[in-house]
Amino acid sequence: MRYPVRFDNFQPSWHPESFASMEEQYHPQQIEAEAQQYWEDHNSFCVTEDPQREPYYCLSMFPYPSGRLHMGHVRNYTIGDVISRFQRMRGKNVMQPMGWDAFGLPAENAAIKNQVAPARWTYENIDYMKAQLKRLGFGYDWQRELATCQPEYYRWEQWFFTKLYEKGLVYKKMATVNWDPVDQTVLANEQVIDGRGWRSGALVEQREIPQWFIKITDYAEELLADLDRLEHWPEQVKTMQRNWIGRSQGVELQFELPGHDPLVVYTTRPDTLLGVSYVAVAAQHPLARQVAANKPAVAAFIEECSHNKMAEAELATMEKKGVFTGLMARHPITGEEVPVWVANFVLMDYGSGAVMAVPAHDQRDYEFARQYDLPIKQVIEPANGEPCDLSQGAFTEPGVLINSGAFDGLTSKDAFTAIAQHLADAGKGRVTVNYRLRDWGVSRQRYWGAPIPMLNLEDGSAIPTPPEQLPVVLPEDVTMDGVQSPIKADPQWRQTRYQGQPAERETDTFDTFMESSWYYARYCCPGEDQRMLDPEKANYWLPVNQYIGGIEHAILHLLYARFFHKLLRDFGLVICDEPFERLLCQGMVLADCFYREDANGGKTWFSPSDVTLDGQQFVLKSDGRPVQHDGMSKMSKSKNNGIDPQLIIDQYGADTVRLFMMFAAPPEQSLEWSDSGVEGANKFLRRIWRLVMNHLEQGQPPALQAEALNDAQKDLRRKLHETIAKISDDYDRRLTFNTAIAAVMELSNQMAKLEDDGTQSRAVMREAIEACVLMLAPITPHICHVLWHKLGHTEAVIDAPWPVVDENALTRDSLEIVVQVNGKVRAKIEVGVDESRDSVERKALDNDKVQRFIDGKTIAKVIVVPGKLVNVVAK
RNA sequence: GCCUAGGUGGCGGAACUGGUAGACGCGCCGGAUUCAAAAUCCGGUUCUGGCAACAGAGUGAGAGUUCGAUUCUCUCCCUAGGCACCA
Repeated sequence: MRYPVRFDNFQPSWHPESFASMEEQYHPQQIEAEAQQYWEDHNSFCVTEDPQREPYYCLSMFPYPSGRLHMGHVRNYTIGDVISRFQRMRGKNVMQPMGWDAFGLPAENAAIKNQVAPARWTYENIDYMKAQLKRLGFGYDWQRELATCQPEYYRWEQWFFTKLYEKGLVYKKMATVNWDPVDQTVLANEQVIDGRGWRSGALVEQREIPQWFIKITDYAEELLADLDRLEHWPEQVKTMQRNWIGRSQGVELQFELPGHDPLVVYTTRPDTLLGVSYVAVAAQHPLARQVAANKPAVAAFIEECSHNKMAEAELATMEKKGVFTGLMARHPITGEEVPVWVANFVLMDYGSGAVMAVPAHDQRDYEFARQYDLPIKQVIEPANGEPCDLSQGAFTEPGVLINSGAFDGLTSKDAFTAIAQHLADAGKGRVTVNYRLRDWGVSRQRYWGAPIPMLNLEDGSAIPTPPEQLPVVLPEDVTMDGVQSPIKADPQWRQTRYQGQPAERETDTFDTFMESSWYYARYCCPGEDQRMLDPEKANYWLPVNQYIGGIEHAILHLLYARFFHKLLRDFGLVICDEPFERLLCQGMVLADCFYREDANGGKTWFSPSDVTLDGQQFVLKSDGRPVQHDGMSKMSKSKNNGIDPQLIIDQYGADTVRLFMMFAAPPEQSLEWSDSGVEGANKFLRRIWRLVMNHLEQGQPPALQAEALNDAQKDLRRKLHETIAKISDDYDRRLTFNTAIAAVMELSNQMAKLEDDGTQSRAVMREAIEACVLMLAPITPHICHVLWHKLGHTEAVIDAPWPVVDENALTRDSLEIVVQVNGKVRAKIEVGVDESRDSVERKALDNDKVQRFIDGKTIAKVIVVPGKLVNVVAK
């Protein structure tokens, strides 16, 4: 936790001779400014479509402009920049854009807190963060920059939405929101804390309001099927999306209910139909409401449920409760009466809002039945005839039917078909495919978002805003009172006319996932003001070759963007089926957490930069008294363990930050922040700097004569070319920059050991040094930019070609392999590259140490793995 | 609760297709340099026993497959991400 010395202090100015060698010092602040100026002056990262060159579109998820960059951003964007620079050196026409996911809740919160309009707050944040991105040396094409809060951007989203409406892909329906009855406003899930509004403290209610939906379920099948074609996506993400879409085949069937509409339920287990002992509906189900009118107990239960959060996680973990409606439904096969309950675990927004319950074969139904003393009727028994104990829990596996009349003896699989057929014949059911995926609710009752381009007419109908009235511009010069959206509070803004009739604008705004669902395509068409996309440009760049972002977006953002892309395709705006060819999900950035317990049992969290290690215990620097260490967790405000990247850049420079981030962990894993690790990264850069400077001081090396090298020189040259091969694979296929850096470190360690013979050693060194500079250039571009020039090159290192492996340098005559006896390493032997299997085996068995371990035993078998090992199995 | 990952020395991590566990870095220990320090350089560093040679153990826990398992299978424990209005 020691605080590193500031850079300026590294100059040993009290040493007279240091003035002479000042040139040789590594001054990151200076060289980074120099390199960045060069890129700026040469527009190095501005690109255009060039049919002659292979395009490479590298995209990092754009940030929410929250104020300052955090370490998660730095990590994300360093990965993207490294890949971009590498692919550029490989000769690709690389586009790397950057922009701002500028709409969202935090701007409203900041507006209320600081008395500043969300727009101004957002634009100021963008300015600051853009400067930070430049300071980190990221090679973005800033000509393509966009902010989603600009009308030039969201107008096309609004236009597209009206097109979707015309196509029948948009509809309005009632949906549940968190309602704060005191503030009279809708709350986001994160604004509801322990069931209460975060500002008012009022008990939050669930309310149904009309909202706009886009029919993502129409694309469920394609979204599912195309996952199989995404070869370069992490398996984990594809699995999560598959489960999220949740395709199932089941039966939709009806329970008749005298005096009411029949209850429609969906089940994936029609084989258990004869085991139904009750039917349950959601608290918001129309039937529940009807019953509540005459039944105070039901009304009270619905009231109670209205305070439950709607999140699935809450639903799954809360205590299962219900109330009997007094109604009896008719079983579709037996005609027997089954009670109808209202239950808090049935979700209105999913399926039909009603479920059939089979306690014997579904755990949740089982627990509910136990609690309310409902019958548990076994209708499936294990196929292998083993008894099953229903006193402990439900038997949920498929099996063989019992107690099911005509269906007894059928397997679950056969019974599925038979019962479905029976229901279909009776007109009471049909086989359907169902998705867990629900349509995308895009309405938000907030101000800081793109206005939904719909008009409400006096007759109560709604129509899309006509194209000539687009964009529907969100006023930016507003004051936030913390309760109502300024556009909802402004009757002037709402009023408009449609075909001579008065009309009212929709005052809800879009879910911000809308903007982030197509920004990647818009980057291809900067300045296009006649249409949403220029298909020619979009199709040159798309699909994105490499997309990089946090794993937290594995489902929602990535699914919505895939969906949106297919919508764009179906409008002829793009031709490919998927937006992101290759996906990398980087892990979180963690840091130590420290706290002290308050008198009232609460915790005060201290920044890791205010804590130091004193012997065995952590103490606060200010008072020297101990603090509790709470391990490592994600850098966050709540635990006060964020490390400001700016401080580290100021102290060590951008290259050190970039190097540390890439070295500390592979990209997909979480990364633990470590001050000493940062110092280590800086030390390595100083070492590389010195290595080059010392080499240059020795003067120009002779031309390399590969045949004239001694063994040590050959060894280094082999190591060099092995390293080039390894690192190229690490950058390209594996995306493991930590191992690439480790390989350069290994190489440089070996380089430092090469003895200088005055001639060829310098030639070998020059080759190795140049390769090192090239191989580090994507990660630490500034120092490499300067070193490359110092090595005498006139071209910039960003345009230098990637080093090529010299196959001749890789050849070797012999190699060392391992000899095991019964799986344990006992000896190492030197064998020829082409040595025969028999000869290797003999050599292994003849080895003294091997002899010692097989003495007195019989050799059962000898396994020879060429080039790797010999395993002698002896008994 | 459900879905998806992860767990390896004092620490971050490596081992890519089942084949030498601990590359590389940090930290620590010893040495060189220095009046001294910083910086730098060299050497050592999984644990246990042993002066050593060496031997044994060892990848969250427990089982299994295999000549051989960090890697494959099963059960369990712990941690993290997501769960539809944070982005």
